[in-house]
Amino acid sequence: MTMTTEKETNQKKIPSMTVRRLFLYYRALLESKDTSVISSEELAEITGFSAAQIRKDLTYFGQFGTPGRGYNIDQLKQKLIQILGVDREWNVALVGAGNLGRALLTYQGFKQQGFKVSTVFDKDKEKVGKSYHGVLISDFAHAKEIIKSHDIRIAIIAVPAVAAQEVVDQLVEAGVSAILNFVPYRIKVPPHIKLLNIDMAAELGRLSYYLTNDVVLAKMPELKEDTL
Amino acid sequence: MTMTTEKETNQKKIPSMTVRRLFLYYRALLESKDTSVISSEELAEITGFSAAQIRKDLTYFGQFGTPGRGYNIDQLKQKLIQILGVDREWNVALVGAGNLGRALLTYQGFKQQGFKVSTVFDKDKEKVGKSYHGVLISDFAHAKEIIKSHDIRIAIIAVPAVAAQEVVDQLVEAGVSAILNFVPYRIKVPPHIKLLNIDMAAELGRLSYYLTNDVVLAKMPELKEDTL
DNA sequence: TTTTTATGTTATAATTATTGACAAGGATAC
DNA sequence: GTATCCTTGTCAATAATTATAACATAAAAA
Repeated sequence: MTMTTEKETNQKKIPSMTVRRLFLYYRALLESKDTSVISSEELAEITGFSAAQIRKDLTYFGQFGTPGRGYNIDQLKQKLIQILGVDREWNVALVGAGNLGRALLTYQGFKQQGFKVSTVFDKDKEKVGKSYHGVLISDFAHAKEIIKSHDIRIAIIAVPAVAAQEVVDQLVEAGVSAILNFVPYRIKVPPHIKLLNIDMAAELGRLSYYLTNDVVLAKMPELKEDTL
Repeated sequence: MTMTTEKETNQKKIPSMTVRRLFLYYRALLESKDTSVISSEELAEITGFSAAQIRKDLTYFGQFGTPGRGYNIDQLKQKLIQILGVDREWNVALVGAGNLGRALLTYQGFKQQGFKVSTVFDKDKEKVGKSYHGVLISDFAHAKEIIKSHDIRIAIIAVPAVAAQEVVDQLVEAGVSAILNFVPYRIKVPPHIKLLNIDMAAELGRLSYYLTNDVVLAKMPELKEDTL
């Protein structure tokens, strides 16, 4: 029980909440271009997190600031980009060209943050072959080749629930290793696949709960999981 | 320091993760119509959570099962519906009729779960007055009257980031008390407003992080916050 | 009446996250 | 060049949350 298995060395066990906040720090820095230096206190002001927390989050990855001064914005931004792995453009595959899928395809927020939906798949022969917003819709039957040739590691899925598991299985087989799932279905994936679920209807369900059982929150929770 | 303030009596402090899972139990029950009774073990099988956890979650709200037998499906479903407050149809307002907004408007997942997007707002004079999928797009300037007359308590927002805060402020003033925010911007709301953020780009950012710093997860985490 | 089965509940363990405090490091001003 | 001020990096303590396991109890079936 010395090495091997479990957690592959390094990686000091970063809290998942830290990872989440990191991206928000990064986005906040994209805005503030007024000054060249920013203190944890100022960044706290902008993002709504505590200064202590920001400093703690950052030091998981190194020492980026200068005492008595703060953080050099450009430098910190660069570091965050590097940490988050957004120092490149990711090619993302979208599976499902329905209403939601097409909206995701044109969603500017992805592009702005360095994610390019470079391929769209669908099974519908009606859609296959056509282009939507400059992106060709390919037959999902050919997903494997295309994914490999485009070096795609991230996929977004927006297909009917019944098709979800099958689609994901094939994506995994094709070499995709991260999936952003919009389908309201709990997909099973092997442990090495990174899966994130966005369950929009379930979120409304939560709101319905909190509205119904009028939960009075003591204070505005500073983005614990996601507010609330 | 006897009563008043803090947490308004009752409400035994339900873990937020429990609320999340509750909705997933509910959705799972919608499917399984084969039998009339289901055990926590069986429900665990379907949903992927542990049987102990399911029982624990449920008993926050009462005793719904019969020992030696399990849970009566119809009865449990009914209870969950009641707890979640989805025993009615919620009228939801959508603000922002852009690409994303329009996709959300037609998203079947909402309707299926009892949420009806009954009103759409936009500021764009081009869009106002037109209908989209049978729903009239109204001028956001008239939001207050319309929201009040339609008894709308939940709003979904999908507007440009710069407009988000202003829009939310007005929604709150109009009487909306729950907001599902798709805008990648940390909106500030008074403590009594329930706000849930869906930050799609940030989710991709997280995936990018996990992909870059290859984090090997010891085991498939059973939907802690949302997988990963 | 006995056996079986699955719930409800309590206690425990573990994890995870937040907060506060402070020493040390630079920068700036004098 | 020295003193003062400011802000970081980090440690330790605390707090909150969540999950797990075990078991007594209660209903059903045999």
